[in-house]
Amino acid sequence: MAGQISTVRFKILVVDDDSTCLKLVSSMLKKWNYEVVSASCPVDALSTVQFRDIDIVVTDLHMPKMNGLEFQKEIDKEYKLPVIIMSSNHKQAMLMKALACGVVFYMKKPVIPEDFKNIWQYAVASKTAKPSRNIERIESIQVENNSGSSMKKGKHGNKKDCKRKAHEKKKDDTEGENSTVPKKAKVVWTDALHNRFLQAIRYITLEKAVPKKIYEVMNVPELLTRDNVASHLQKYRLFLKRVADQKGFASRNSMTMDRTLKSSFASGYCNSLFNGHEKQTSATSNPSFQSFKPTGFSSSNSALTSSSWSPRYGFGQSSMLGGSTQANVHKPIYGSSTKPIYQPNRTGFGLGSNDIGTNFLSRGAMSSSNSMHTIATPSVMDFGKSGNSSYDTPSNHINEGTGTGNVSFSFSNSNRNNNSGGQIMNGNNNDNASVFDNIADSQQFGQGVDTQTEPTNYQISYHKKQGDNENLTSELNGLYLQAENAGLGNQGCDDDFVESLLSDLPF
DNA sequence: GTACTAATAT
DNA sequence: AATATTAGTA
Repeated sequence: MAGQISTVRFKILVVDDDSTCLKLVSSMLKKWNYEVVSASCPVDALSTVQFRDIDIVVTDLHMPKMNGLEFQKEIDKEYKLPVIIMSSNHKQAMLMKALACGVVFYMKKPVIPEDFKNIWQYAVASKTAKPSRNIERIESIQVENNSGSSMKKGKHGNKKDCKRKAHEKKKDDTEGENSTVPKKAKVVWTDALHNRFLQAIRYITLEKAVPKKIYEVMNVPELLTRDNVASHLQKYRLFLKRVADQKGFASRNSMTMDRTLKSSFASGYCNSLFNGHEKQTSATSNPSFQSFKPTGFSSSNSALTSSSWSPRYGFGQSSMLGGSTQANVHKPIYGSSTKPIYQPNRTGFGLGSNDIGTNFLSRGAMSSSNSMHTIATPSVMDFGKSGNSSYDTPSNHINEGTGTGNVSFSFSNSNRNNNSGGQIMNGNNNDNASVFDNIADSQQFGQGVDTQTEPTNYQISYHKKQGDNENLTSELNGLYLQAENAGLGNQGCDDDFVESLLSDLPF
């Protein structure tokens, strides 16, 4: 299967009112052997998309008559094609909005060729994904996909329902037209929803994240109930535990954990992660992106900002802390890793467009073999941290858990809960985000993934010892930016901050 | 009675 | 596999 995918030539529709940009992007796409169809405005694009077998739509956000999101809406309504937005608007709110609308990927504008290298995966994902509503019947097509060839074309016609009537209340959705009976549809944890879930947890803090609170913070009552959240949380915890258990021992070359992480990243990610075409290997996990259209969570505490929850007793019952050996905690995954990418302006490191994807849509969520990784921003994935904190050890750095020299960076933020604005990385007592906890892991991780990813990210030379503080600096910067980008918070990332972090490092 | 989590059902 | 529901506790 994989092989075939790689041989398929994907057709991309590019839309941008700026001709220069249009040409530029087109050439970038061609560089990766995509077939390109361009349009200078959404209207033209809409009229042409039906005649061509477009696989993916790449559009600018800010455009005269119809902006990228409106355009996306139309595309989604008629063709259900994955839409990638390019925008110079780097605001978190916009990003969230776009994702909420169902955009599969949000690229920050100065784009570079690499940004498009793997977007073909979105095409694959969209065909694989099982859409929420009535589209289930298209399963047949999915099957077809597997068999390869079908990859192209074919599935456009799902017209979606158009009955958005007045049922503002819940109840209506789901069912497509046919389905019999008004059953209560199961909640589908789309990327957007899952990310929202993760963000809520980050905001709350893993230790204190309980169903009700998460539910409140997510604030998407139209779609979820507390029970839904509880169920998802249970699954998420299991996932975390799995990762922890495995990674726990992860000694130097063990290839064990790498399995987990690797798969998790890989599959989760879809976006630019693998280098090229080729495989997604084991198949099993296939990322499935879906659009999350319920305009829904735009509401109130959208950014997780406000909200005020009650104090809550200390360590609730976060079982994961208790039961399992949390010794190993501190795991990293950190980030993003996945692709670090270029970062236009900032210090040369940090995140670039891809990161966003990394942070937001990676998904694959937790599946058994692969994970729940979305977002993977430090705080979340790294629940190790919670482990520590629960012990109240303000431990920073070094994490004793694993044998090999562990090196975990701790971001100790100053403020506790007074975050103004919903930020996430702030914190609780010892809020720290660990990056690799030990060299072996980091290297291993790097290697493991390496085959398919851009080596750049991981690795980041952890040969410390010498004074490569520079590398660390940039790494930390990137990490931080990532968090920031993920919406959580905006603490600056100035040199002093980084400096202070470095001073805590064990070397 | 509420909310949590683990277990179990679908 | 992913979600939902149930049951035992606090």
